[in-house]
Amino acid sequence: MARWLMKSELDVYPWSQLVKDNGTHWDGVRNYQARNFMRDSMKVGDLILYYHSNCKPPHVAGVAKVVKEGYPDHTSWDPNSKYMDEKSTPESPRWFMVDIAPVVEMDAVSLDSLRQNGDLEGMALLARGQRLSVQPVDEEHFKIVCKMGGVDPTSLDP
DNA sequence: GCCAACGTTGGC
DNA sequence: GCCAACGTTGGC
Repeated sequence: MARWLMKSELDVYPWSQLVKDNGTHWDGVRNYQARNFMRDSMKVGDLILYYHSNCKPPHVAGVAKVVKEGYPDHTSWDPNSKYMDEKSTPESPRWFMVDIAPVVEMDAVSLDSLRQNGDLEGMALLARGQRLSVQPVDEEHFKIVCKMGGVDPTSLDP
C-alpha cells in the first residue's frame, strides 16, 4: 500500500472542510506528474498526509485516504469552472482526480520541524524548489510524520 | 509582496 | 527539438 502527500492551500480547502464534507473529489490538479499519480498509481486504501501550504507555518494537518481511484476530472470541460481546459473533453479527458476522505486529524507538524528531523532526509516535500501537489511518500517517512503529529501509525493499519 | 524554482507554451 | 518568455507555486 502506497503512501502519499497532497497539498492544499489553507484558505482554499482546509482539513476542517474535508472533515466537514467527509471527503471530496480532488479536482483542479493541472500538472501532468500529479495527474499520472492520481490516474495510475493511487489505490483505494492508500493513506495520505494532508498538507497545508501557503500559511504560517506550512504544516501537515491530518491523514486522509483514497476512497475512489483515478477518474476523469469533469471540471476540465465545465465552462463554468476556473479549471476548464478546452483540450479536455468527456470523450478524451486530459485530467484526472481521485476521491479522498479524512482518517484522523493530527497535531500540526510544521514544515520547519520536518526539515529539522534528520530521519526525513530525502522526503520529496523537503527538496529544494519542489512544487508537486501530489507526491509519493516513503512508508518510513509516513510513519515518522504520523508520530510527530501524535498519531500511532499502527492504528491506521487495515 | 518578493522572488527563486520550475512547468508549459510557442516561435523558429 | 531548442529555448526564451511567461505563468504559477509556495516559502519567506
